[in-house]
Amino acid sequence: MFVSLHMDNYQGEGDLNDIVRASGGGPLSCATGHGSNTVPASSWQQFPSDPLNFPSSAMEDHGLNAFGDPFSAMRDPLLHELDVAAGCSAYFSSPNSTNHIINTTSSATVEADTCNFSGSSTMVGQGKLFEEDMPSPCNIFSRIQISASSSKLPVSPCDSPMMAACVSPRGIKAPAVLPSDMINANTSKSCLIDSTGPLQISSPRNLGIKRRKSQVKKVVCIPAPAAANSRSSGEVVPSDLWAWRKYGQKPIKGSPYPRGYYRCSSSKGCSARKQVERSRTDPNMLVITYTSEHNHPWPTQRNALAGSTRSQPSKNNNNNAAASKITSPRSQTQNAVTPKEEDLKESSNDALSPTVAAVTASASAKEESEDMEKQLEIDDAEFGEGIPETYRPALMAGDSQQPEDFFAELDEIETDPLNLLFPQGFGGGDQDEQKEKKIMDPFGLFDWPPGNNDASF
DNA sequence: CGATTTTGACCTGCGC
DNA sequence: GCGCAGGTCAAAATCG
Repeated sequence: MFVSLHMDNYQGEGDLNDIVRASGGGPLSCATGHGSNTVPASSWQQFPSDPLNFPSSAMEDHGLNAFGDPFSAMRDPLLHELDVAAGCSAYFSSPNSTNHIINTTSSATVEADTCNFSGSSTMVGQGKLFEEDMPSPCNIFSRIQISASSSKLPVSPCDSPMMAACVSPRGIKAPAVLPSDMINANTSKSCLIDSTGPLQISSPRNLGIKRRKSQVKKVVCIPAPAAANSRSSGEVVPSDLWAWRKYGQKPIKGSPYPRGYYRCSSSKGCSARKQVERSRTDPNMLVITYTSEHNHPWPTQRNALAGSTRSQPSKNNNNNAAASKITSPRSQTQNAVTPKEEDLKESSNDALSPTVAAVTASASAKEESEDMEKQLEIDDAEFGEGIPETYRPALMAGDSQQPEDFFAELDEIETDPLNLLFPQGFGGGDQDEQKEKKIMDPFGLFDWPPGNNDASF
């Protein structure tokens, strides 16, 4: 299980920018990272209070308060979950941090096992980097993730352009074409595994699209609900707290699975959008691409849930069917995509969080540079510019855990991440309050005041 | 009844 | 300039 972020020219406003910081502690001791928003502080300041009522402790840990930007600590809910998961498997990075991360991780290679990353002569160096260069907390992802150049989005082993995000080209020489054989579509891990393998250079089309949009895109790879784990209800997939409304669906060439287009329904005028598609090669993996940024505070739980309540019932039974061929137009889409998305939405309810495997930041026109260092420089330049220093990820709070140790822990976790994450089980929480709380803060990272679940953002 | 999903049509960008 | 593919729109259908 893993998640990767891919960010292009990210100038966004916040939501996905945030970085999560994994604490140096045990696998499960995940510390919430503070986000580093690339967005000008002013924009965020329009929201005086922290929508999520983010625990001061977390912020203090990372010196967030210093930023004076309530939202600086905010991260996309989904990311948050990811982050949490990341704590067990990887660090999550913010755009800002990404470049740093990328730089440091350039040599790192993702290995088959999410928790096992190879290569990494850079690992040590990374830690150093985090401390030295990164103002914000380091994230596991950074370590494992490699950035993909936005302009030329390499096709990841998952065989989906999006999935490219799972693996970064960086540090990996990519053959022009990735043999399908090389793709291991077994599990969510496949992406990671594959990632180690040759990468396919991004398709021009992606590049063109990006240019067209000239928007930053963040790609997140997460295990599809069904694949991720069996949940009795079938709604275990992680989702973010934002309310999304589906506005379109298109079949994607070369992929049996359609891509769903969602926009933020939490607030009118919000330009935040996301695309959800299933990996061609690994139906178990969902690729979520975030575009634009939310121009409003996180929705309240109710709001967030509002958009997601509808989906699940009878429609989404066939998560597994996704891999199977679609039959009728409607049923088809649901089998292929809707289930996932809905699962994702629902997931927020279930509080299932995906384990993050990797985060990628991509910059346009980087792929050309084969030289890693060169690329690194580019990344720095790209990300470094236009991003206020204050928004850059903070250093890893000094708890510089040795990479080796860290991964060793990951290994252990790997055994049963879900159990670790949800020792209590997904369906356990009957209490609404707890359930809600879990939704927002599955891992208890947030110190939710009782009765504050509703909306006090 | 309101919100969301579905889905065909339309628009846009890119490659040839 | 044309065709392709992706992305978006909007009306109808669906759901709680």
